[in-house]
Amino acid sequence: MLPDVPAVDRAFDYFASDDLPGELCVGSLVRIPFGGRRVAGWVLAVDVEPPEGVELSAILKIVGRGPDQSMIDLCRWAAWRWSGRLTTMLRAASPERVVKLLPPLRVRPATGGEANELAESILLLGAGNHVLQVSPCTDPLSIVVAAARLGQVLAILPTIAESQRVARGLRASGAAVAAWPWDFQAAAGGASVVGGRGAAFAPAPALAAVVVIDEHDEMLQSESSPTWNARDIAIERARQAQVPCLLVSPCPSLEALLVQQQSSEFESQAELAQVGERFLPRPLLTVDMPLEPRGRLSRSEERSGWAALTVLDRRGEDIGRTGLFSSRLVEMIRETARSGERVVCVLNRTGRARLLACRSCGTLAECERCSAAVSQDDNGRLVCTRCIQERPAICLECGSMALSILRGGVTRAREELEALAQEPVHAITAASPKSAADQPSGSDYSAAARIFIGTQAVLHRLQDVSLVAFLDFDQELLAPRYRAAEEALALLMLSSRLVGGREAGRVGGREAGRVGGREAGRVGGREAGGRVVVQTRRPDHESIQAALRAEPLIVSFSEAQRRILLGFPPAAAIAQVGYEAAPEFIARLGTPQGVEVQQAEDGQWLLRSRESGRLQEVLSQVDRPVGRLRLQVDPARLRS
DNA sequence: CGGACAAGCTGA
DNA sequence: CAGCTTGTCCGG
Repeated sequence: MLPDVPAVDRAFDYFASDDLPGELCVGSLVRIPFGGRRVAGWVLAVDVEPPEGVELSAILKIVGRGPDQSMIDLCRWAAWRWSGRLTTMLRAASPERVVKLLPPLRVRPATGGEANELAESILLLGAGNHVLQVSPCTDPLSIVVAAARLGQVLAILPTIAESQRVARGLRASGAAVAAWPWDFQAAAGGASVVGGRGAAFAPAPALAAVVVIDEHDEMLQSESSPTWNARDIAIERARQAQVPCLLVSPCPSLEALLVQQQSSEFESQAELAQVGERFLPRPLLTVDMPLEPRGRLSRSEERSGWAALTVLDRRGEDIGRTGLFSSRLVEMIRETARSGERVVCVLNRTGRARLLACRSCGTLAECERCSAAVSQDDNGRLVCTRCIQERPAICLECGSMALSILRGGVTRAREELEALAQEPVHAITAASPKSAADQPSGSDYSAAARIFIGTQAVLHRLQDVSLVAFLDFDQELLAPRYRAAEEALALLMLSSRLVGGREAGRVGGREAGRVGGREAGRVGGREAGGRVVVQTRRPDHESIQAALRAEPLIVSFSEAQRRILLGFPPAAAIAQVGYEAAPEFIARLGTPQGVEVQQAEDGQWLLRSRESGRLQEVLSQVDRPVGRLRLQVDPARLRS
């Protein structure tokens, strides 16, 4: 019995009285006395021999059903893979409300609906991991329908909203559908599961195929530790169930391309399944590994989903004198807005300014306590993002109140653009109210609103856009994050999707199922498809070239080499260790063979291993010191 | 996590 | 030395 107490990652034995109402088996959820309290618990085993000299307490109540043996095994694997606690994983795999009993297993596959032919043909290849490289405008529903014709499918999407749309569509195709996290019972009864990343933990006793839509998307990874990734869990589930795993993306991740390679190295999936019962480490990326998706659309189909990309090369411009908006961009924005279409400008810097200098003495605005560069918030005050110190906008050196903005944020850029475009510009950030596009008319985002500016959150908030412009794309390209190149390409892909691709609505079909929002038959505002613009000093960068040529693998090839060189996933396993208990944790870790330990200047440690499974093995042997500890294995981003 | 219990600090 | 705080241990 594992008590549902996060800090206690250990199972205990209990006595089950014969007259307990309900069925007690592995996977039951129970109520147990624990340390003087009554807590929930998971039954991990029954009929165990208790150790000598221990007086057992009795189970108080059988509450209902939870994750079964196979899901418990999967949770154990995930806890090992991301060095997390079993309780965290089991919580994710448990129903959100009490489930008394499970329905008899009955599978109802999809019979109607439109099925993606390419997906169908790849699924015929059988078990294994298959990367399906699609166009940004390929409808995920058609792929899920193709899989659901085989039987119970597990479909994982980055957002709940999109998963609900797919769930509705799949239901319309005749399949029994369980929307995760609400329909645990139906999922356990054989219905096809559709959901966000959490659906990776849904029960699926008759699993026939696993589909991960937009497998490259970072939303599939939990941002708090354990940083489990739904794509990787999906891969493991498919391996254990010996069913095909379809990894779908317009810009496949290195992880997906690698794991596809791995599964094809084994003669049969049965052989692969036998290699490791649970804790099969995945091989890491090496130099000579071929990176080719199993399935691709025709080049013309694929290209049509990627929007026409305009690259505004700013290298020729005078540094310092040019603002965030090149004259060519202002022209394009005005032209688009004048024809009544929507424009979205993206600048990933919140607030008014991220870097300022005194206009009279030229001193950079720094934090008086920690001397990091200060930002200016929407109210004009100077704030330090490192130590949360705040002060009025005055130069520390000469007391001048005139500060000039060296690197502006969204607030400032909005004012600037409003002046340049001579019409209202609406700012949208992650903090703005959701679904701006659906606001009733009369609000800030009425149907008349044409020009929007915001952080990348704006790409998720709007529809019917004809032009997406990245004001400072170099910030994305050169961000100090190891996935920067892939992330930058993903942004261009998302923008293509938002403007509807080159030939909107032709290949798409995505819009056919879209609920609300759009006028029928009109997509992206322009029949010929919208436009994406990037302002950059790195027009040769592979992320830009990949989007220009609708050839995402350009990024994969260069990234693969870079990750191998620098030792980042998936060429190595890494772990970030931080917070107060970190020094003690590192001391207990010692200097294990095959693991590099390096200390960052921000008081955190980075662990790295180029031997597959080695880092997990080492981490699982260290017992956690008391105190706050952040331990993140293979996080999408290294945070300070 | 939260209760039990032990070891340390304070004040009359 | 009671009365309280702080720390460490452990749970079946």
